[in-house]
Amino acid sequence: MNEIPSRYNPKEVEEKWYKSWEENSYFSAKANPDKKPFCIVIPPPNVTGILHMGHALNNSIQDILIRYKRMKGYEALWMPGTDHAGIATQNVVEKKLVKEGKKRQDLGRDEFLKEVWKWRDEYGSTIIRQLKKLGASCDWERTRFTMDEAYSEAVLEVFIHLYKKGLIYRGLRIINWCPRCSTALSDEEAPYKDLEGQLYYIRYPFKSVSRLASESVSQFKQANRQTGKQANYIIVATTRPETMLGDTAVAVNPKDKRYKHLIGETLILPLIEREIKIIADNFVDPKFGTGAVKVTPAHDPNDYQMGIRHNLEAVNIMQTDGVLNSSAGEYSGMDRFEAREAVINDLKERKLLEKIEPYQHSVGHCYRCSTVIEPYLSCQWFVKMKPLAKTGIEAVKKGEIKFYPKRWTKIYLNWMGNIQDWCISRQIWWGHRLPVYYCKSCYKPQASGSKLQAEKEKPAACSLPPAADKGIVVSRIKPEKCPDCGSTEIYQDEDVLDTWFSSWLWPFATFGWPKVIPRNHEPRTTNHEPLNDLDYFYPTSVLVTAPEIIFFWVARMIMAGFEFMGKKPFSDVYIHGTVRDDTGKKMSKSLGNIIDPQEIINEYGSDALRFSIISLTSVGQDIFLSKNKFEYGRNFANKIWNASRFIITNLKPEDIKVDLCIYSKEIGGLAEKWILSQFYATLEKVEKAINQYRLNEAAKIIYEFFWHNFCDWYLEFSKLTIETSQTQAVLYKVLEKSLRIMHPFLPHISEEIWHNLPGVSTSIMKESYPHLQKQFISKLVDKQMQLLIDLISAIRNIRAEWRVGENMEVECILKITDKAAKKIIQENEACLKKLAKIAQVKIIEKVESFSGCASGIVGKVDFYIPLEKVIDLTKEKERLVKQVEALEVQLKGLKGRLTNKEFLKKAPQEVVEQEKVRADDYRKAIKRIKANLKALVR
RNA sequence: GGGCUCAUAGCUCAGUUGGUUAGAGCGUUUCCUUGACAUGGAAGAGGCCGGAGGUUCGAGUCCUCCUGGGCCCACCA
Repeated sequence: MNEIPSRYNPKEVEEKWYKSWEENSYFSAKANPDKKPFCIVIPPPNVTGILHMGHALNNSIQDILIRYKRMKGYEALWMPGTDHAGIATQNVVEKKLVKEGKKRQDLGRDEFLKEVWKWRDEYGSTIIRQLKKLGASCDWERTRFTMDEAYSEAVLEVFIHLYKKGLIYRGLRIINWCPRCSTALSDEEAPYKDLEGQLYYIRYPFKSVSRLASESVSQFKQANRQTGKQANYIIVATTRPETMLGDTAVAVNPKDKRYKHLIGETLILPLIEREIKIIADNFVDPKFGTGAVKVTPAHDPNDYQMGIRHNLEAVNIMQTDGVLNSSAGEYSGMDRFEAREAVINDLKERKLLEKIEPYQHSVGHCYRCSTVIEPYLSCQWFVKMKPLAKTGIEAVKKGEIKFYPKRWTKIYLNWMGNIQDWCISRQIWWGHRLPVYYCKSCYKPQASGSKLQAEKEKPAACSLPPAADKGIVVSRIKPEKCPDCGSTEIYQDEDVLDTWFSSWLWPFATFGWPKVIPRNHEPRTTNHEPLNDLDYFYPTSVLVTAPEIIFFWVARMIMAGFEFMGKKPFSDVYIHGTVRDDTGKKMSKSLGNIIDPQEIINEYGSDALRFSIISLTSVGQDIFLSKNKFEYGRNFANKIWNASRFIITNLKPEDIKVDLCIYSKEIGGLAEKWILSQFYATLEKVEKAINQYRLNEAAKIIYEFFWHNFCDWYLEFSKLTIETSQTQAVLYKVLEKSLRIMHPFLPHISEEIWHNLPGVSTSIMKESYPHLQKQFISKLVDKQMQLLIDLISAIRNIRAEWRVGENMEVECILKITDKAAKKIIQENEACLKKLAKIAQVKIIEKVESFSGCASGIVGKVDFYIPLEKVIDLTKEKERLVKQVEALEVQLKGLKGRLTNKEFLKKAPQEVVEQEKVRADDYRKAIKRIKANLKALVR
């Protein structure tokens, strides 16, 4: 009895059982035609990652679903793995090198990559170990990495496939450039943040005022007279004055009367002294700024488009590190922000700065290092997305793929409908290198800074394979010679692919595609032919992830799934909330507001962490955490522990095998029937909630049942009959089934207790989820038990009210005329006595004098407690009067409703009936309390 | 500029298709170390469900507007 400690110690228990599960391969899943598959692919964490609360939440959800389905008899596979996370990982390793006083360029590409692999081998499994601590039941033997050899095959296959299909092309575009990471980024990787900036108004002088037609001059002067502007310059407004060094035009709206006559005139670009023309373009909004826009085709996406339309020159003024280049004249060598200051100062000096206004605008930032991104003209590789998006849009519209909560559907469809081409080349070293080769002799790189006209003739979306530039070969392996000129001097593209270009293949590349090919659309030749995993597990069942990942990953997986498998990758997408601290800030390392899951696991246990975080997460809402919230789960685990301890130490193994069915109707005590009824009602609700991904609700239902029904009431009732075989059986069965219900949420403690039970199997993981047996659910039983519970509570209330200590012997007189109620009370008199601490129970049928008694009514029962010595009659009277008043308020409301003809006519009959019954109950109750009041005074 | 989301007890949040007396955890008050559990038990106090209209017999729940938080999207020079 004393072997089981009174406090649950999660630490050793959790480690012990996790090890045992792994050793017994309980997590492994195989294609099994006799079972239905259930599959989740893990959102692969970055190899650089350490487990944070977002992971804890994300993976707790997945583990609950997987463990639940496994127990429900599905072949449940949770496919694990990690992502090579190109930029993030490269940054981590570079930082490490910096500490050693080295730069990656010092090592060279090959040596650097060796360092990264070394780093990965050493630290890459950290997050996997942490997931194991959480209890994650992934099939670890299948663990994949996006840079695995087989996985890389998939990436190559996909690149080549899309290239041949004309969906991958190379082009000179304005892309998001991170000067710190020194690479191009996709639009998704450059989130915009509002910044307090400034709007600079700059004067661009005309080349020669005298050259203006006199008519133009007078018109211009007139137009500007109201604002007091001089006529020998035009004013442009910009937030990035340094980019003026690359200006090659000023644009105005062709309909703008102020400027119409000036179109075609020549200006002198200040500081650089370049001649630029005034052009007309509809893009220009006459209402913004001065209505005149400086045009910098190499440093702004809109200006770039204008450059193409007007055949302008694109002057690139910046190096890849954000330092200005030789095109920037005397500013060359300055950092972009330094140059901004210098340009402003020089303009001021020359009296060319009209004014500066504070201005709030959105600026793109690198999602890996938060550096302000630079719109930058460069030659990159892109995927044409519109053709790929089509099927993905239809599938979601048709409901073939469902989002939970539903509102994300719209967000997804909106993004997919406006999808932009995807920039997939990255100028870093860590990643899948582009399978693109160039011939040294006949390939001529495109020069930037040239006229932009060529770009006009880009092939339309989804045309034939791109007219390959001469000397370019896209190939799985390095070609021996150039197909154009036969030269053997061939070199590979230096760039690597966007990390997400490999992640979007995750739901099928993890199953060995393209080596493993889906064949389920072709009839199998024999029944004995083994199913391959791809056929069996794909499409997967549900994807569980965070909202910020919808565009990066979810949408792209859907597109890749249809393109390469011809099928959706998953049926459901469950989007959970973001983990924030208790002030609402997103938890992040840089903000220093993280709660480390490891610390919580060490202090409270992994089950406590899981149960707490799941309970706090309602579908689709963000979750606000503080450390003390984990006490919720810890306390619950301890409660389970102690309730189990009580049961186990009192269990007589010979009695536990009794079949419960015999208790369902006629045999068995009320409490036994009641707890069974409650249990199965709970089971039904829990399963319903899980199937709707309402895991917080499921957790709450379990908590409520186990703590407040099973422990608070049934265990207390059971103490009186614990020697009987029926109580023994019920205690055992309800505990054992409760553990099974709990297991997906609290895997470790449920397993530990499981092994302390007599007559159980090797592991709770091998058990099935309890089977719903509705015949046990009884509203009548619930109602009968409720009478006892309410009566006991009411008596306790009075004891507390009158400060009746437990050592004081108290009698209870019950006035019951209702036969059924009388039977219940009589049969459960012992429990009533014990739980309400009553020495004597007396049942009467007629009113007597109850002077000196505190009284109350519960259902059809009136009860009186003689408390002559402690009771204050005036106060007791007040108490009863208050009760009557409260009831009268209720009754008044009901009467109002019941005399309202509209209500009687329009409300459903059952509601009207119900209200009538209620009103009647209130009237009777008031009458009874009033009678008691009279008896008290007498 | 467009869209989403939230506002319910001192705090953090539940509340499924409109239908009794709006719930939980934490905190708080009183009592209790009783043979499962003080990481506990018993009994309380505490809410005009952000504001204003509307639909309805009936609104925390549906609609409109407003106020105040949070988030996302967009080629805001």
